[in-house]
This record gives sequence, C-alpha cells and structure tokens, in this order.
Amino acid sequence: MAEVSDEVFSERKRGSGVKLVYEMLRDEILTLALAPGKPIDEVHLAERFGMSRTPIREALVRLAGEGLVETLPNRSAIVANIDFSKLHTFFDAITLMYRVTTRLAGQYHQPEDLKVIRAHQARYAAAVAAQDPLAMIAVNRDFHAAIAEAGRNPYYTALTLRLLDEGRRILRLYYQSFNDRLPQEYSDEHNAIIAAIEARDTDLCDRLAREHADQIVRQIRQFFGRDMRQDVPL
Amino acid sequence: MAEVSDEVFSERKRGSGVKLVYEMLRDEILTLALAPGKPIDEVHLAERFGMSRTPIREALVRLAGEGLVETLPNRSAIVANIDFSKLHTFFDAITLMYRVTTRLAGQYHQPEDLKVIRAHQARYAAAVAAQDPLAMIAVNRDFHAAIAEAGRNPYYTALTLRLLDEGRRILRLYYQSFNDRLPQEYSDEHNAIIAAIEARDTDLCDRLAREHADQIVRQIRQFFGRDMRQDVPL
DNA sequence: TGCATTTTATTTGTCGACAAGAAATCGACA
DNA sequence: TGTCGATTTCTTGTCGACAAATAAAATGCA
Repeated sequence: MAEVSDEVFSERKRGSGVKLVYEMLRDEILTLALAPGKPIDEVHLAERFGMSRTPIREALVRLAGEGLVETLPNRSAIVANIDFSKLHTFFDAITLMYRVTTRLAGQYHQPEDLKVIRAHQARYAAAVAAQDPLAMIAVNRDFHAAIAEAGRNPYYTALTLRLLDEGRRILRLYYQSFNDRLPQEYSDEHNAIIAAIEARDTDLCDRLAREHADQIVRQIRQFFGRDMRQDVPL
Repeated sequence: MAEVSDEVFSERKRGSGVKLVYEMLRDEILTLALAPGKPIDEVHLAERFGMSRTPIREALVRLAGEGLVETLPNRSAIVANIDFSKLHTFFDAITLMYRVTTRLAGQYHQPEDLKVIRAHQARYAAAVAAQDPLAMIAVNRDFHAAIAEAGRNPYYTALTLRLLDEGRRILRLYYQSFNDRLPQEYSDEHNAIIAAIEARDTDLCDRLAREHADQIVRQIRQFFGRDMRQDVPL
C-alpha cells in the first residue's frame, strides 16, 4: 500500500479543514489515486491531515452524498466502486446532458461565458498537444462544466457535473489501460461546439454535442466491451 | 414560533440517530412545516431529539448535499430558500425528466414495477377523492419516483427524485395559497401513462409524460406568475 | 487437522467540552 | 440623539474520549 508522506498542516483557519480534506480526497478518488473499493480509515486520515476525526467524517459524508464513497454501517467507508454493468446508463445520461446543456448554452450564454469556455478549450488543446492524459481528462471536465454553467439551469448543471466527475474515473481507466495517444478530433469538435454556441444555433449545438458524445461513447464502449468479456470466465 | 412538543427518544440503536433526524427534518422541510429561510439551530435540535450535536450535524450536512438546507460559515444553517426567479429551470428539468424516465419505464419495466406503480396510483386516486392535498402531493412524488425506478437509470432517477422533492414544496405552496380543489384530470393522466408503459409504447410514454408535465407547469406557472407580479412593487 | 466458540482488537458512532467567529448588546462620545 | 467601538452572548467548528459493533485472533474440542 503506497503510503503518502505525512501531510501535517499547521494552524489552519477555522472551517477550512473539511474543505481541504474534501477536495483532496475527491481529487484522489477521481484520478484513481485511490482505487475503487479501497477502504477509507478515518483515524488514518485524521493523522495524515493532522486534525481530529470530526472534519474527516464530515468530508466523507459529503463525498458519500455525491456517490464518490460508499458507507456501510459500523464498517469502513470505501471508495465508490465503478459499476460496469450499468455503464450504459452512464452513457445514456451524459449524452443527454451534453445535448441539453450545450443547447441551452447556445440559447442563454453571455459574452463572458464564452471567454471562460475558450480558456478551457485552450488548456485542452495544450494538454492534447503535450500528450498529457491526466490534464486532458481534468480539463475536459472543466470545459463541459463551463458550457453547462452557461446554460444556466442549476439542475442540469448538477447532474452534468456528477456525470463528468464519474467520467473522469472512466476516462482515466481507459487511457491508463489502453495507453492510446490522445486524438486531435475531440479538440476540433470542441471548437465546432464553441462556434455553434457563439452563433446561437441551438439545433447545431444539439447535433454537435450528440455527435461528440456518441464518438467518445463508441470508443470507450468498444474498449470496455472487450475488457468486460475478459472478466466473464467460460 | 410554533414550538413542537419535546420528542425524547430513549435507547435508540447505534447509528439510527442520524437517519431519524435526517428523515424527520427532510419531511418537515418538504411539507413546509419548516419555512424556507428559517434558521436551524443545532443545539435546539439536539435537545429536541435527545441526542448530541454530532448526529444532528451529520444529518444537516447530508441535507445540505441535497440542497435542502443552506449552510453559511460560522452561521446558522437555514432551510433552503425557493428561488422563484429560477422556477423556469425547474419546470424545464422536471418536464425533461418526466419524459425520459417514463419513456425508459416503457422500455425496461418489469412486471413487479407495474404493481408498485399501480399501488401508488391507487393511493393517489384515494387522496384526490378525499381532497387531501398533503397526501396527494406526497403520493404524486412516489408515483413518478416508481416510474423512474422502473426506467433503471440511476442518474436519471437521482435527478428526478431531487426535482420531485423540490416539487413537493412548490405544490404545497400552490395548494396552500390557492386552496383549489384537487382536479381529477391528473389522476386520469396517470392511468393513461400506466397503460402506455404497460403497452411498452415508448413514444406514447414520452408524449403523455410531456403533456402531463406541461399541464401541471402551465397551471402552477400561471399561479406563481400572478404571485410574483405582486412581489414587484411599482 | 478442521470447525465452532470465546476472546481480543480494531474501527466506527456518539458524547460532552472548549475555543473561535459572528451577532447582539451596551456604553462612550460628539 | 445618533453613531461608532468595546463587550458580551450565542452558535458553530473542532477536539479527545468512551462505548457499541464488527472483524480478527485465539482457544477448545472432536
């Protein structure tokens, strides 16, 4: 078990403890630094972050609320497992959310939204050019999150964020195992989506978002389809 | 401020405390027994439920995760406000979720799903016949939640549940102020939806769900539109 | 040796207490 | 009398400790 070096933070501000633990654990879960199914020991974390169990506990409860950790009564919480048998529901949902949020972004976006979206896309292109999967995955999430924000429907935004986060783990698994080079196409599709949003062509937004989602889903489904067949012994 | 009688529960099982507080607070929030914006005092709740602040706190964190309470740093948590300025995003989202989940229910439902759905619909019809708005509102939520479950997409189900809960507060406000009699139409529409699901006619499911949502939205929007104009002084 | 049972150990759930931060109260001063 | 500042009060955020519940180890027995 890889043991991280002691991270003792001295004299934090009151109330910053939970946020720190929450964000750090969240990032470690989404980058697969913490493997799905791994037990999470509260006292261990308390020692690692140099604080009491109380704020650790609150962070875990929050993460459990987002479905990132699973808690069993009187037993250790564990990093949420990825349910491959329900992967198709994930693909369904994220395709719909890509479509809806991009469409709404085309309808409701304001000038400064586009600046934010473009900034993320620039970072995305840079990550692809640098062949940095981890950065690409994180920025991809930020890119679509910014589009969802521009659509200005908090309910859609919330679900989209949840799906994008789950997607980070799936994409990480994908690029980790496959070790494929990062394709340029997605970056081009992002640019086309930006153009459609700026032109306020909602139907085009919808179509491009759907095609974008379909392409990613097709590629990943193909990979995991192979992988899952391997998991079934005969 | 109406003070509830002391509810001291003796010798609860370990771990049941948070669940109790969570469910009770949740219900009081959704039935508007606790007014939106009302501050929530932890020690007060601790005394009321006869337990320490720790489980109360955990319940509040969970409710905050669902958007039912809002927490401010070093300040009292408050019952989440209903943002009337974003009501249209709520209508948008619940209409889409009605359509998607009902369509999926038509596609993926199993025999026992229909039994559950029908049972809820029977309770719904009874509540309408008895002109009991509170029961009708709660059962309406259960009815559509059961349909979402039958659709077997946990992401859609989660968003639908959140919207249905928020809808409970809005409907309560509606029937509380308007004091309208409960219409029979919704019950008939529910029966039509059940028939479409059973027939596995996904397109009909979609259309009926949309019409069902549109009708409710139209009625409520009309009411709140009036009400909101009153809030704007000239 | 293999299995059931008791004992130990580990980890969570809850508690009471204390300190920090913000709101409310009080008081000084113009 | 009104305003600004200090003080008090009130509420939350965090801590350390203890007990319940589960898991692991040890023991007894066939």
